[in-house]
Amino acid sequence: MAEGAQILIVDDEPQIRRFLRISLEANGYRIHEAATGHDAILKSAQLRPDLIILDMGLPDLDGLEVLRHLREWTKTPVIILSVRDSDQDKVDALDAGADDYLTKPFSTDELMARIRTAQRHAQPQQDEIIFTSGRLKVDLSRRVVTVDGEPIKLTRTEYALLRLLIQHAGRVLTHQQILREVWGPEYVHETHYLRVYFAQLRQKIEENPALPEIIITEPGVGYRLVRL
Amino acid sequence: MAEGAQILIVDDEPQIRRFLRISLEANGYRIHEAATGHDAILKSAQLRPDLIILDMGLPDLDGLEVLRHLREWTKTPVIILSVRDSDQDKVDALDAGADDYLTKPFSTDELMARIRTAQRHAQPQQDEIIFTSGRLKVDLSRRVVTVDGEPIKLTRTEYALLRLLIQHAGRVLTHQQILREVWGPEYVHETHYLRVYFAQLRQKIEENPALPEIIITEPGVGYRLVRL
DNA sequence: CATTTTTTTGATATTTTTTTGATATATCCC
DNA sequence: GGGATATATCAAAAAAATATCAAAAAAATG
Repeated sequence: MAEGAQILIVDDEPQIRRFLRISLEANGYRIHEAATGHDAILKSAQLRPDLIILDMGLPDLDGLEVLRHLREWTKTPVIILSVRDSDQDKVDALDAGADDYLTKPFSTDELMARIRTAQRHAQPQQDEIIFTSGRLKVDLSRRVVTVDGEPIKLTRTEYALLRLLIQHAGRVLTHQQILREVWGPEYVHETHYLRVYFAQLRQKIEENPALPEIIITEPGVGYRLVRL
Repeated sequence: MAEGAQILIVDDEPQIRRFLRISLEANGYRIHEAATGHDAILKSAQLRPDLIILDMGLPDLDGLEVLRHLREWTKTPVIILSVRDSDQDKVDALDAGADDYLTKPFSTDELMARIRTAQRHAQPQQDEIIFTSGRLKVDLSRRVVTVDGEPIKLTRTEYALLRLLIQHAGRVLTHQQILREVWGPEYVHETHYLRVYFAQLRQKIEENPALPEIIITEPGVGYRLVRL
């Protein structure tokens, strides 16, 4: 991975993409390009690059949107490029899961060094884009859920809940953990929400919601998604 | 580590140390200070901080020297602070193993965000803690109990009881200790609970509950979980 | 701005767990 | 061995936790 690592460049300006491509290829990297946010997400899932260089100003989606989308299913290092130098922008990007934030203009040497640093931090790729458990299939990169091959519609909250369970598949998540992650820290005592939403999810996912096989209740503790 | 992480501040100027200390403590970090390179290396080894903030300009050793020294034996995240903004300085520091490089003056908010990012990178794979005794296996991090590979369902109280025994495996726990830990101080005389719950646990865990091999009764004293 | 969808709230049924009680079995001490 | 004490087991009643249904409120959609 050190030699010839694959990098996805996301920027809407062709001349910047060209400049970056040349610089990076000179350093032995293999380059892919995306000009829009949607294309960036698509190519990330298809190509599984080792690192992503993401410009904040994109025509269709906000760079932050793209980053949040990516972080729903992958930990691939992301280096943000931006013309904006405000604290808030940096803080938002870094807290959304960016690995580094460079303000334009930047030097090629610094970018190269920060790429090397980001690569050191890279955790062994083990993100599965498609999760399967019984008749349930979830494509995390496209946010598509199918049951026995049939597409299922989930509301925003239902999906957030399911995604959380998938990210911790096989492990028991406590009521507090779930409420904090999905609804926010101030909701940790609203256990009633769990009853309602788990019932709804099971209604859509389980063969027989009264005898759940995918989402298991651990009374007095929380819920658990069974692997495989 | 998330809450109250320990940070070592390395800077020769007392007013900067003071400023950083106040900012960081306000964010819940526990602070240590070093004024020289030698002191930094010494304190890093002694205190094992979770993160190091290292100023490049030190009276005795170059910041780079300190960093190289540290990287010989530890991967603790290091964030470099420097007045120098040249590419070469940044490249040298990052390639020597620094996790980030900030040029003075910098904003507190940005530093905090970059500290959080560095801490994310530090996270060593949360090692799974698995206890084994005969055919019993308890994954404490996932709260999953298996007997001969088969998952077993334990109620909240049964699990609390088992976990307590595991935490003191091999040693006898008195009735009072168990009741106080699992049910609370006001239950120390409800020894009947122990009979019922140990019977239930053995029913689920032991090959032959009448001849227990994992959970041993020490009559008149308490119970004991056998190691391995 | 009206319509549709989603979230929140409330009431009630069902399930699971905990507690309690009755009785059997084992252990200890003389 | 025998009486006393401690432990184990079984099954019920009571309590707590969970599931379900449906209406009201809020938010999103076009």
